[in-house]
Amino acid sequence: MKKENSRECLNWRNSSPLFSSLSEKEVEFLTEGYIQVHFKKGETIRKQGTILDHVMYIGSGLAKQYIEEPGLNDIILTIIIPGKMVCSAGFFVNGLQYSTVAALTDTEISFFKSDHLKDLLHQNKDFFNVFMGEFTQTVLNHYQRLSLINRKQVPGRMADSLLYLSKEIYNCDEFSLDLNRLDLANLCGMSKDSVDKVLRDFQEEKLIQIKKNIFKILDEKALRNISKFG
Amino acid sequence: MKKENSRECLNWRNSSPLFSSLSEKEVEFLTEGYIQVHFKKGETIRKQGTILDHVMYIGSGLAKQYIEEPGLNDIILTIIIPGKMVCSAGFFVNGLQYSTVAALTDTEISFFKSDHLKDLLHQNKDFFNVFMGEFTQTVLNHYQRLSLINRKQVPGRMADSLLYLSKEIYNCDEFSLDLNRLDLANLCGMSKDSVDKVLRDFQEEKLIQIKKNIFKILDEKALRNISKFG
DNA sequence: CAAAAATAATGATTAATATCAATATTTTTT
DNA sequence: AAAAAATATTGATATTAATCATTATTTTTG
Repeated sequence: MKKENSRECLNWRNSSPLFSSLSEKEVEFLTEGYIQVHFKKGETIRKQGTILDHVMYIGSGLAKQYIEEPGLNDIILTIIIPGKMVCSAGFFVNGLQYSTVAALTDTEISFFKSDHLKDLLHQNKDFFNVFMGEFTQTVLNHYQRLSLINRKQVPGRMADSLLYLSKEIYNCDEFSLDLNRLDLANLCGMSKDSVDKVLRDFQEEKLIQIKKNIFKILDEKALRNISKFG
Repeated sequence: MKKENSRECLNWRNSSPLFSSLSEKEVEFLTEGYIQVHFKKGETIRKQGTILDHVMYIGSGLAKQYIEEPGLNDIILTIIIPGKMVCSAGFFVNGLQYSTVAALTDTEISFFKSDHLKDLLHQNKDFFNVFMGEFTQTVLNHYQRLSLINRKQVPGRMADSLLYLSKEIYNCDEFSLDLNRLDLANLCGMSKDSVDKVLRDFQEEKLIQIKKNIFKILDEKALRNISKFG
């Protein structure tokens, strides 16, 4: 059983094409006032509605980024994996966090000052392009997720989420899921009970296997079919 | 009966704080290769999947911006009104259109070259800030719409859409709706029949009045309540 | 380690919404 | 102006998914 669960990327400078476009001096500037914090599983890293003056970088662990709305369920926009910059859309308007980020496992987070990052965007055109590319891609991914959640039905959405977790988060057909049922419900945009129901169905049809919290994809092709037509 | 339907904003230079941060020379540069096109009601202005090399500005008329997905219903992200720059998220990655824009009424559209705009973003910090602010705000609005569509139920979503149309699009309690039932369904993320059903209910409860295609908001407070709790 | 709390599993019930079908109306075209 | 096409209205039915209730299991905490 392979588990890519503990991928680490504490060395942020080498982690992403983002930083390779920066000069020594610029890196130094970015690192000024940079802090690194350890969060325990379950802790809130950044709360929706608070002031956005830092940009986050995930060194190790997994986190969820979700939108809250009083009286409604949370909706998980994305699972954040090591090596990624997390920069809300609010960054450019010096606004408030539009989403909350919480640790799914113990995580190591670095914080950079938004102002410094913004200055670098103006100074360095290459950096600007790479940064905006990543930023935009994130936005497009969120659109994709949100718009499909609305239009597919439960099995299709669950198939999507399982493939997402397997392919993009854990990089493996078999993984120990760090999300509980409620998280999974909020990732799929359905109720907790529907999660249970559809997971049971998938197991009966031999599409997946679940033992404790170890998920195993048995029939990827069938899942892709359900994703497409269900 | 007041109808703010035909607001015009052909003079793009004075229309938005966006342009006031540009110098004479910069405006000239932006205007190079700028073209203006008239579209008839129903025509596709920009198709999802095509190359994004121009940014649009709506001079007059109304348009819808929506995401397509084979086999699924369209989902309308936003109704575009005169005086707004339309710049997909793909702009920064020099990518493809992630959404389609089509005319709901006859419209006058100006196209600016993305490359020129991008150059100005690098040159002019004020322009950058204003532009990014608008861009970001749009993204956040889309998030808001998409995430609420998923979590509210039919009456709540319809109440949201009616308030959106009244307050943000037509600026009036009474308006001649330029969307047909299918558009409305795609704006609310529900089926066409559900649109009819809930509109009938709203009329019975004296929340709105519909005559031909003239919509009149009778009880805004009740609608806001439904939006909140329904 | 035991008790308590949280989470998960399962089936039954209810509520919400989409689909279908049949008719009426409006708009467009000839 | 008449015919055709598109859009809208309405009610009935079927499907889907949420809620509820109960029991089992797992995890956390003292």
